[in-house]
Amino acid sequence: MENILRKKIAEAVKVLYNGAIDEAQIQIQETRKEFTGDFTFVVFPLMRFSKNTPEKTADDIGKYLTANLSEIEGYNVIKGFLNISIGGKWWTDLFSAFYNSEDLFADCRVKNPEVILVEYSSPNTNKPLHLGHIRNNLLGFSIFRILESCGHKVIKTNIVNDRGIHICKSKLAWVKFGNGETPETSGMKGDHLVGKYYVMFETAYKAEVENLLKKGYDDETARLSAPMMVEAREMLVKWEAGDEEVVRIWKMMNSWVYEGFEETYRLLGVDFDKIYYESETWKDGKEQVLKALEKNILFRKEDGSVWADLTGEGLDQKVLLRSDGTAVYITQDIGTAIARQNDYHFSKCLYVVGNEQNYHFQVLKAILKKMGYEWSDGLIHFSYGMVELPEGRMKSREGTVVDADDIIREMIATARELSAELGKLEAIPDEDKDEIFRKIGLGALKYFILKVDPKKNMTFNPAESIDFNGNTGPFIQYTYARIKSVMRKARSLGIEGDSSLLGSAIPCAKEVGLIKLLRKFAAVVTEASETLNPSLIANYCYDLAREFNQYYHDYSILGEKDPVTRNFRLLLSGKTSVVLYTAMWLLGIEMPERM
RNA sequence: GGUCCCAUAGUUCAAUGGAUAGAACGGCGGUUUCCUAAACCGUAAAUCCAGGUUCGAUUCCUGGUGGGACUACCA
Repeated sequence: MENILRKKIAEAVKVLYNGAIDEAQIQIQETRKEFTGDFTFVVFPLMRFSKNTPEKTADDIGKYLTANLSEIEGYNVIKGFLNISIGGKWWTDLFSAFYNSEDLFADCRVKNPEVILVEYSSPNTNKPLHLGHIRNNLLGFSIFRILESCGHKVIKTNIVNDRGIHICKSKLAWVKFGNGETPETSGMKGDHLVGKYYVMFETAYKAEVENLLKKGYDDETARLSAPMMVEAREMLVKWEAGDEEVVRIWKMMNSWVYEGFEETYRLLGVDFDKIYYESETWKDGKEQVLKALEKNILFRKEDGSVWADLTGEGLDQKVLLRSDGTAVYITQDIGTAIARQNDYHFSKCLYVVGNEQNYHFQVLKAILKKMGYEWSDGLIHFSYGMVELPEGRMKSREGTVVDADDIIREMIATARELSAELGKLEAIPDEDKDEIFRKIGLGALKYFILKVDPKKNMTFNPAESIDFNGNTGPFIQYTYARIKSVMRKARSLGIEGDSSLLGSAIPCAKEVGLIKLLRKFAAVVTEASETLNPSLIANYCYDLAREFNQYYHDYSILGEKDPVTRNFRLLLSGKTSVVLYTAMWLLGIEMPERM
């Protein structure tokens, strides 16, 4: 319809003012709720043709359109805005077509599908996942579903940061203080147990540094020469040399962590097609660095460390190999990127990584480019904002983190408590209830995170926790469950929907409102895929659910006497539930059939 | 010091350069013989400051103020 209007308006400009205007530049938008009309044309840009007031211009165009387009029922003009009303028949026909189309994503499909890798999660194997990781995982998984639904071939990958100095820290603390403790003997989840030793390292190390500072060492020397850090570095060198004992401990403790992560991923409902391990890619990276060094793309300093000079790119110099020959983080990222290109020949690789690493990815791209890899242009840093607490950033070392497993458990427990208060599910078997509470608890958590623009930092206040009322996941789930309940009741009454009757229904204003929202689905998904922004879909779900709840409140579906109208309401509600379900599916949020 | 990001009701979030800045939570006040009240309705409450571009600026540009991130032989 927008396109028809554009065409006709361009025609009107030609006929009325003898002017030529590019159809693409004609602004058609949905009429805002406060005004009557369905579509609004902003006439200001036309004034150079009409040489008249905005009001007169809008009126002229309105008259022309009404005379030349049968679908138009009327129009009104407010200032420079021409509000056009479309007849109800057009809307039911539109809904009828929408209802009968099987594939909701038909209009989202891209012409040229690409091979896209999405890297997300990227955990360190020295501590459990926290709320920040949850945001990462949810964004990554949702981006995957959105891009795939638009027709791309998407591969979910994960890079596990399982080596490096920080990994040695928890291992070292375990060797020193652990007395052979295991997940079995301690009863702790593996990732939490290892995390405990990481904290122990940091505590001991901090004490050593303070001690040295008191003795008059300067800050840098103190940090580098504290015994714990010296030992950790020695351990890393041993690890890189393949020292049997170090590797044994490393493997054992990492396996504990993986078991823990596996459980958290399962709870979150995310998974991966291919997992890369830093311990397997760092060597490639190191070789690549040495090769580039031979070609004088990189340079060696007197102490033996290897560097990239990026001052020509507006960046600094960046170390790639330490003076003791060990690899730093970016070395492995170079190796991983090359391995991925060889494995999948991707056109794009999305790195779902926090905005604190903006600089890192600039450097990574620049180095790969310097090394001659043209595909580095396809590396995209999907940079998202931090999850902050009211008092500021979460810091593992200071224990101010919201643990992923804890928050998930709490959300599910809250769902259970709220449900008990409402007392609607008493007749349902316990197993089914557990499943419902899991969906609701996680729905609340996931929606809370995904409704926020990924670029922005967001705040989580543990004291206030996450709502289950208002603009929330459970609100949308509830809307869905209500529709499903109506459907069940209709079936039990022997009422069947009949799409062939749709054509003769006359929609009320609320129904037109719903149809308008439903038809927007494809456009919203397309925009979300192009801007890599799941929050657009979350906000769409909310708008649609709210519109439906108002409708549901004001109109009876099954109580309607007129069979054509009742049928129309039933099918409209049914399609709304399908769209809600699908849109939430794109976010990785499950919908309960009842709640 | 340098680079980048952010600034909207008490709080958490919205708003392709368009109309009277939209929600939710919290506050206050209502709605249940009727398909699920995790709902619906009403009410008070906000664009950090100063310029500029524009018919029109929360949005774009410049400067300032305030907050954050990065700038490690950490990851």
